[in-house]
Amino acid sequence: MENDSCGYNCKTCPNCKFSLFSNLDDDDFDFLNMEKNIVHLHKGQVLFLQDTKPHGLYCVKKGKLKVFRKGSEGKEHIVRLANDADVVGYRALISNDKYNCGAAALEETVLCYVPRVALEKLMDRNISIYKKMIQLLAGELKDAELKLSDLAQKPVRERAAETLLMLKHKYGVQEDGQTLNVILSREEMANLVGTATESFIRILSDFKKEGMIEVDHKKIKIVHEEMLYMAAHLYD
Amino acid sequence: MENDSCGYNCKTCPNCKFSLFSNLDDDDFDFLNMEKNIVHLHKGQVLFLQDTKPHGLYCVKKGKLKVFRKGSEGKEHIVRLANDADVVGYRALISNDKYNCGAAALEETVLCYVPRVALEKLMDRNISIYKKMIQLLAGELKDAELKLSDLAQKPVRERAAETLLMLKHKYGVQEDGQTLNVILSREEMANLVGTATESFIRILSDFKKEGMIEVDHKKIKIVHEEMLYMAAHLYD
DNA sequence: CTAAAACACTGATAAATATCAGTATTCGCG
DNA sequence: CGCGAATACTGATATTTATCAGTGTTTTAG
Repeated sequence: MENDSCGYNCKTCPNCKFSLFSNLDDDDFDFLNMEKNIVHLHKGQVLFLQDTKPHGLYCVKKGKLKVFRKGSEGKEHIVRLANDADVVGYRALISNDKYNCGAAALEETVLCYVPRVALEKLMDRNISIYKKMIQLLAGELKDAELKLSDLAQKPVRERAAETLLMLKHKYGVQEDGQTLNVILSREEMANLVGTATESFIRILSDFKKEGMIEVDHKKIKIVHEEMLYMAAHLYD
Repeated sequence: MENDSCGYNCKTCPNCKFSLFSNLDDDDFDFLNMEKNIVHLHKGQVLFLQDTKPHGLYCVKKGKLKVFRKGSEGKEHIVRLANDADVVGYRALISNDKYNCGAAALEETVLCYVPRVALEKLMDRNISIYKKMIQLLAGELKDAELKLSDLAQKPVRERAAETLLMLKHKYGVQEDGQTLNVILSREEMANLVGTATESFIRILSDFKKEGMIEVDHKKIKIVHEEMLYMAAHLYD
């Protein structure tokens, strides 16, 4: 995790407009710019560990992250994914709590680290940050509740289909318009679905046989989205 | 759902102190008092339905509620429970979204309904409501994420044990110090655990045989809490 | 108080999912 | 490039969980 503040100006960062810091005046942006630190992560590097204490929050400048919880037997469940303009690690910070989840980079990732004291100073002067934070939390809570009932009620096959669609929606596709624009291991995908790795692999090869997807190593191509929707029972 | 404003004064309501409205001045309390409506629910009555639009939020004055989502096959998953001083129905309101979950009373319940416009007026003048709301949302998000990884990783038996302990923690016990102070059907408990009713019943009778609990119809007595903790793998 | 409905429970069975073992393939690195 | 480790995959099997069918019990409403 390196640290330098060169080359990134919050005032001109498009991500700021869509995350917490949308309505700051110039002085506040200058302050944020001074106080923030740039963090670079390589693929696989950990941003923060479950059960440790936060000292600030992170805005994703560019890249992809997974947010996950480790169960007692060491198996991890991926709770959420993040990319450009997402904010991570703020839930624990504002609750004055330890991190509930860990976070790690799925690819080369650049983030801005905003220390607690700087955030607090900005929040004191900008109620808009409160409003934004409420919107972020409410959105994540909604997602979590939807996932909860899915996990409780839907079989693995449906959740696997949903997960593929979610990946397309979250990270988009490559130039061909079909290949998912993210690289995850089979184990990570299974941890996202909430099932055993082998079970996920089998279902993936079912989808392939049924003509919904094509698989080239870690690259997954969605060739028949409608069928995946049906498999996910999102409509039928 | 009846409606009257007699007999409940927000200014002296102890629940307000612990929920959203902790730091209001007298004028704001008078305003809130004028604007709010009292809602009475009998056991089983619905407060709001999934997929409908919210027009305000509810503070629980006295009683118990379940918050649940219905899956495609009509089976419901209980996402959260509420009682005195909890706030329900605000997530959808502030996201300007439809209700993600429905809510219904588990027993005779009294709530204060605060219409959207009244809330907005109060929030304009009291940043403390923003702060409180962030704390509420962050707490619920944490709970939801913990549940998510539990549901993904723990077997039914462990989740059932955890659910019993959660019920004790949330609703407390009767004068005997052991009997859970809430009445749920077996089906509702199963929906809380995220399993089939019959599966839950079997596990409940295992717990009984193993001497952890005693069961008298709908009343459940936790006679050996330590063993339940072990069964939940919360420590061992 | 009583009949009907809802609920609780049990056993048998089926289905879904996980685990285990083994092989093949790919990836990362010197 | 090539070797070792990690990952992907497959089949066989075990385990967990759900479903189905049926019975007894409790609750509710008239």
